[in-house]
Amino acid sequence: MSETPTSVRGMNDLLPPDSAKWQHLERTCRDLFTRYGYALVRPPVVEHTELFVRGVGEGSDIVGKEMYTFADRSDRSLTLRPELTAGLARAYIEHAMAAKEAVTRWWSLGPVFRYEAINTGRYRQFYQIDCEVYGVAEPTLDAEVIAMLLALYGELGVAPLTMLVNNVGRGEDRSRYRAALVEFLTPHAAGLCADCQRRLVTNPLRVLDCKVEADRRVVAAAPSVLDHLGPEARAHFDTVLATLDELGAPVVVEPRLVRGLDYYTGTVFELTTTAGNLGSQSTIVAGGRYDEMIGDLGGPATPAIGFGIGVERTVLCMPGDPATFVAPVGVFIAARGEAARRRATALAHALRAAGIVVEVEHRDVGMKAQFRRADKLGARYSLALGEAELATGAAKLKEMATRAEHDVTLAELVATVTRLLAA
RNA sequence: GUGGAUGUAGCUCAAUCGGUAGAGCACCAGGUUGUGGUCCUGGGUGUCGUGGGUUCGACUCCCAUCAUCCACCCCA
Repeated sequence: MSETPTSVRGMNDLLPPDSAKWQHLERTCRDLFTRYGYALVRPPVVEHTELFVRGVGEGSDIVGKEMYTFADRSDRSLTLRPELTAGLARAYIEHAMAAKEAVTRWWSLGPVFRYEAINTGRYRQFYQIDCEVYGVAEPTLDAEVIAMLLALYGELGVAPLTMLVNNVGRGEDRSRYRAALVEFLTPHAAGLCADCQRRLVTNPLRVLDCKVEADRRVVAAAPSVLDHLGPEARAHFDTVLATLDELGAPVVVEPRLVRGLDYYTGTVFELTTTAGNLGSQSTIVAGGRYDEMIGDLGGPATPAIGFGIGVERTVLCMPGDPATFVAPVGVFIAARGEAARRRATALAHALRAAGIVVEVEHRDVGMKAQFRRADKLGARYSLALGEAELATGAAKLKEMATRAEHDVTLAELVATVTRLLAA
C-alpha cells in the first residue's frame, strides 16, 4: 500500500453530488416527521457497552460479533452505537421523559457502526434515520407509524414497495409459540442447516427467517405465530390491520417475518423494494414495538414503537440523478482584474444576502475559462465585470440557456435578479 | 465467514504473441468571439495497487498480499 492515507474499510466519504441527494432525503424526513409531531434528538455516537448488551440483546448477531467495542483511557468499555434505538431509550430514561410528558415522539439520524462484511448497500459505518414513540400502547399508533413510512417513500418516489407486517407476540404468547415452534422443529433438526440447529436452542424464531432452501421447506409447514397470539394481542394486530386498511396503506402480512434484534415485541414490520439493484439488501426500513425495553433497562415500564431507515439503501433506490438535487446557481459573476473582482465579491455578497445562489470567479483567469465554468455549473444568469462596467456602473446580465442579455445597473442588480429569478 | 471479478494519469478506460505506456473527460492558454459557453490548436502527470518470482527483458506470465466491486450469509 502507498503512503497516502486511505479511509477505513467499509467507512466511506460522502461527496457531492451524492451528498445533495442525501440532503433531499433528510429534508423530506425532517419535514414529514415534523408534521407528525416528532422532535429531533441527537444522542452521542458512543455509549457504555453494557447499554447495547442489555438493550439490543445478547443473543443478537450485532452484540455477538459486530460491535466496535474499545476501552477508553479510564478503562471503561465503550461501544460505537450499532443502531439508534438503544441510545434514544437510554436518553428517554435518563432525562425522565416519562414523568414530563405522557407521549414522547422523537426522531434522530446519524452514523451507526457494525463490523460486517462489505456489500452493496452494506457498510461498516452507515447511516440511519429513526423515529421512536414512547408512552402509547394502542394499535392505531402502529398503523400510523407504518402508514407514515409508506407516505415518506411515496413522496421520495421509491417504487415498488412492499411493507411486510407481523406480530411476534410477547410474554406468555411468545413463550407458548416458542415452545410450539421448538416442538415442531426438533424432529426436523437433523435436516436444518448448522446455523439453524444452533438457533433452535438460542433463538428459535430466527429459524423462520432462514434463507436456506431446505430449511424454508421445513419452516413452510411450521405453526404460525399469529395462531398463537392470545386474545389481547390478536385484537391489537387486527386493529393495526383494520386501521391500515382505513388509511389506504397497503401491507402484506408475513407470519415468518422476524427481526434480528431481540427487543421486539408484538408488531414488527419491514419495508422492502426491488428498486435500486440492492440485491439481497432489499430491506430499507425495519422496525416494530419494543414494549419491554424501557422497563428492562431500568426505566418506568413504557410501551414504545420505532423504526430505522437505512439511508444508503434508501438513496440507492431513490429515483433521480444526484446532480439534479444540487442547488442550481442563480448568478455567476465573471470578473477581469482585481478591481472588478473586488466589486464582484461585494455584489455576490449582496445577492446572497437576498437568498440567491451565487458563484464568483475569484481566480485570475481568462473570460473564456470563467464562462466555461459558469456553463458547467449550470448558472441561470451570468454577469461579466471589467473596467468598462466598473466605470459606467452598467453591465449585461446574460441568461445562459437562451444567451439573451438584459441591461442592468449594478446599483439595482439585487432587485433585477430577484425579479428575473422569480419569473 | 465462503465464492467470483477487477486494480494502468485527478476521473473513465486502452496497450496484439512479453520489447519499460496511450486516448477521452477534466483543467489552463492561444485562435475565432463582444474580454464570452460551442469549435480548432497547444500544454503533463504515471513507483502500471504492493512485495516477490520466471525471463536478456514484465503493464503483460506465476505466487503472495492489500484494496475495491459483486454474489451468498446476515442485516438497515
